[in-house]
Amino acid sequence: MSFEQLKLKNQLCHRLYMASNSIARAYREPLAALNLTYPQYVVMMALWEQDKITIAQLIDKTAIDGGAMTQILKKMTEKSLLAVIKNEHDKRKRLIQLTHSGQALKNDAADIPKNILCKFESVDPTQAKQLMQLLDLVVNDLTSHSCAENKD
Amino acid sequence: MSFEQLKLKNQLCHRLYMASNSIARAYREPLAALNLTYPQYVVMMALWEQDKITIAQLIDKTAIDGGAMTQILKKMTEKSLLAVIKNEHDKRKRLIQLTHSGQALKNDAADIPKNILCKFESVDPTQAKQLMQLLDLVVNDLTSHSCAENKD
DNA sequence: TGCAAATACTTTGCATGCAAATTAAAATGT
DNA sequence: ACATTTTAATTTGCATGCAAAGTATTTGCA
Repeated sequence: MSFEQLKLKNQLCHRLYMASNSIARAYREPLAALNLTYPQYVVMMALWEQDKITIAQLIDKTAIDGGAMTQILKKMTEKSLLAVIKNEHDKRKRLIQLTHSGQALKNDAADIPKNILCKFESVDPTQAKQLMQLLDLVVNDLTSHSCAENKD
Repeated sequence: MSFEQLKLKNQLCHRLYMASNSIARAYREPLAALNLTYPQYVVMMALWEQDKITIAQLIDKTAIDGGAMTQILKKMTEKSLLAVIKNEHDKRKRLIQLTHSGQALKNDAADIPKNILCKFESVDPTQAKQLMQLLDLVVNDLTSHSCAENKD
């Protein structure tokens, strides 16, 4: 029995595992200069796009786990990058708002993307776009639960 | 200033982040039935392919961090899936060997791959292969350090 | 032979990702 | 109005990923 499908070299999942870790590692150095971790950077990007949103919206945009988000926001608050504001209309919700230094950090971060992109020597823009589209398919298929329950 | 490249929807990295997490999450349920986490499953797959290899070789095949590997192997030893054997020729090295139950688990795991694959409704085999090739390019570019140091 | 440098792992500290339990508050149904 | 249900966050416990420091061993080389 060869169990060909159990071999690591045939597994899409293991490729994704390695690629994701590799990229996160690649971001580590440039982000350390901004005193940010990768998930914190994702939160910043979301807020630079749209500020003053609820935590639920932030979770939606970033796909970061809710439990982790609480911790991440706490650390970012301590670093004075943002503030958690109570919502008087709905006391369950909380709004996240960037501080001045949080907004200012955007300029320092502007170079990060091209800094990372330049490491992809053998991936041209067309392939990068293709890759993103394929990854979107994967995410969509896995997020909108399909044949998991109707097994037998 | 729009900083178009800082938007999440334009980031390959964020796609990979979501895709990797989504897939790992998809594996969680089927693997829980085998009492395995995803990295532990990766270790098992590596050993099912080639048993009795050193920890360094295992790290090489799986791309799992060395520090994490120590912990993972400890837990897998406790579950009697494998054993860590001292190497008399070179006392620094240790060989990992599957136990009988570790070997037997391969049969139970045989269905996992197709169980996951069936969730990819909108990704045909051609696209899957394409995706794997693109991911390999990414990993290779990021692993064989290129323009990180010669910045200025 | 003997000591510095390289190897192979382990340990430690920090930051998540994730499931499950918990808390608080708003929305619903009767 | 009141109890039930749903929604929004936080908390907790476990398992990594990763960098950095620490521990044995082995190699290399003078």
